[in-house]
Amino acid sequence: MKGTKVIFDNDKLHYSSELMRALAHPLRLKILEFIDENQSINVNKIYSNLDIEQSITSQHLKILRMSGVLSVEVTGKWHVYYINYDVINKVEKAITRFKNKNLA
Amino acid sequence: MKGTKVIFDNDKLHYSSELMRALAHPLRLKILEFIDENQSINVNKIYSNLDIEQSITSQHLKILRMSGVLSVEVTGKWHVYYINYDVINKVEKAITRFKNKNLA
DNA sequence: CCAAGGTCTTAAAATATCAAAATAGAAAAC
DNA sequence: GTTTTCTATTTTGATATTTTAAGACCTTGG
Repeated sequence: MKGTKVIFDNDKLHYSSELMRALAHPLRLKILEFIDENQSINVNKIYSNLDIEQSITSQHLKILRMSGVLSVEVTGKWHVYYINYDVINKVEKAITRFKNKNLA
Repeated sequence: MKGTKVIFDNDKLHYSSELMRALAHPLRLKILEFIDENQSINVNKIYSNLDIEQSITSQHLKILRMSGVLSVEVTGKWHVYYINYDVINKVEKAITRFKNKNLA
């Protein structure tokens, strides 16, 4: 390796992998896609349209909230979720990080 | 919702989430980044440069191989790994799928 | 052939994730 | 103020992932 300095930002690696872990579930991808299609939407519409149990939906929403991918606005009874597209961009960057970096 | 048809390609959702799950670990991101920086590289150099145990490295390489993100070419003793950038592109697309689709 | 080097596999223990069901909380409707 | 509606939390059991340590499998060099 002719003295290659291998320096990695471990915090970044952990953060990136946490974001990906938050996305790495079919139901969560489904939920995200549905929210994206509807701009922002309340929980009832999510689980009734996607036919997921309320409790399970809520738990996945929590994981997405904790990771920062989703945010919620509470208006009375309704919890309206929306996507933090800047966080999505971070995930994208974490992936394009090792994408053809050295090729062309 | 005015009669919104909610159609999801479940196979695609599963495939996408599997790819993301393969990436969703700090060591695997580290390994990928290192391979990307070096175009392709054998296992010994990976674990010695990244200071990960050989066995752990091998197991994470297996996960990345199984997911399709990495491929390996065996030449004698050496196993040379390289990134399948087309698979990386698929992950990227799975993410850009819900990225500002409705905004601007 | 034998030893050494390079990598993979297996097995076990610790940890994390998941679904399911039940319960809790908070706001609105009555 | 009680009930209903909407959502979140907790708990439990099942399953999956991760690490660790040990051993197995090839290949090359002597």
